[in-house]
Amino acid sequence: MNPDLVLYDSRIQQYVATLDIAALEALESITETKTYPKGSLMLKAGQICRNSFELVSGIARKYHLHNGAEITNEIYFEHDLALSFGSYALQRPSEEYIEALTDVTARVIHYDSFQKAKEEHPMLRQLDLMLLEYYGIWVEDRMNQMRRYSATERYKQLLEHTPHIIKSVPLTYIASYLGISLETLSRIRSRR
Amino acid sequence: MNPDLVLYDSRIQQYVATLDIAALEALESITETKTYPKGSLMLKAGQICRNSFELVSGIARKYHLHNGAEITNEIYFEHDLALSFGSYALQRPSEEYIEALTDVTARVIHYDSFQKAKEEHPMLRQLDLMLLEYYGIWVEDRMNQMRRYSATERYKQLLEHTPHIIKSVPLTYIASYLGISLETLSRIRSRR
DNA sequence: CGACATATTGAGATCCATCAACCAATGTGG
DNA sequence: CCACATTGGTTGATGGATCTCAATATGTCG
Repeated sequence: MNPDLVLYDSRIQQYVATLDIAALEALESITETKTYPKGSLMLKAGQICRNSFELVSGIARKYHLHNGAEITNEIYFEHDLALSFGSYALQRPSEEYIEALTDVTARVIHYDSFQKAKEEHPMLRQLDLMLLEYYGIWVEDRMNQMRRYSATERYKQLLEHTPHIIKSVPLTYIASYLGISLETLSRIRSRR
Repeated sequence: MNPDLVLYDSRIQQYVATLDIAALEALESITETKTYPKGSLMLKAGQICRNSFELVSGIARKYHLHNGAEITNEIYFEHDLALSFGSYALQRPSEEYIEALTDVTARVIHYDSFQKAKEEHPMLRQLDLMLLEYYGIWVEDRMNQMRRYSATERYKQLLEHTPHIIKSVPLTYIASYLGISLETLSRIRSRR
């Protein structure tokens, strides 16, 4: 994975470790653990993304429709934070779907509750900001990947940096995540 | 431009209008207006991006090197906020350059000063967060553009949404901003 | 004017998508 | 437990979009 992301992730962990008990309890009190069966939609396009999902177990993906085809934007595993960024930030209807690829258990926090908690516990603002920055760096990195590298190179980097994705997710989704057709991905994999 | 971005921009304006005088004065006191001659580098790769530049006049671009070629990542005009996001957020060395394409005047704020100002004026935190969200939405939008649309479509959308870019920036930079070769851009433009 | 940056045009090569056929594994209803 | 559908993946043939290299044109500024 991008070393900047690794670094930043550890900074977030460190920051969380410094949160006072009141803030942690506030977080806990607004967190609801829910389960979603394989194949179900945790968020549908048209809805406002009012929840953030921190995956406890299972795999999920975020996708949108383009000319009738599903384009996978992001794939989530344990500990990942799933949400439709634009929809969440603006509280406007989402263009994206979030689908459970396996049975999923997630810690769910409602947007309003989190906003309120931030008011009462300013330490959470810093956390919010850090999560936001993390996402910004991630998206930027991903865009650079898409811009700079060929299909083959992108696949190789995925193999290198996040092999668990390839092991546990159908190739169809990986192909569209990489921005290539399933057939091309299949050929890339068969070469050597 | 993306309607979400327009909406969010107005929300930021609204928020700024509610800032108390102390916060505004704090901002003012840490702002330094500087000028950069055409062709000069406001940020070099390898340096840490310690400043944010709010352009008052002129045009600038951000780029990185890939296999010796300059790839333009972003183009800035009046009122735009120029910085290398990853480098600024983490205060780590930048991979990007920021170059003045014309003589540029900018309101410059140092990272440390802004952090301090945020401590003293919590209202500025919210502003920081909003700017961050704005950038997140922008990057996401841009990535979607790159993923979903062909070179021709991307050019057309640029024409439609931000025609001032095309009018005032050499095609070389526009081509690399769009992720296509100069020759392809030239052909796209000549068709019809 | 001459020099250097910027843009256009042409020809050929390359990457990748699309369409279509096929295959293997898994699941399901009778 | 068999016949068949479904899902996920492979393979081949073809075409289109875009890149690269190279030559030429246009513009601009000291």
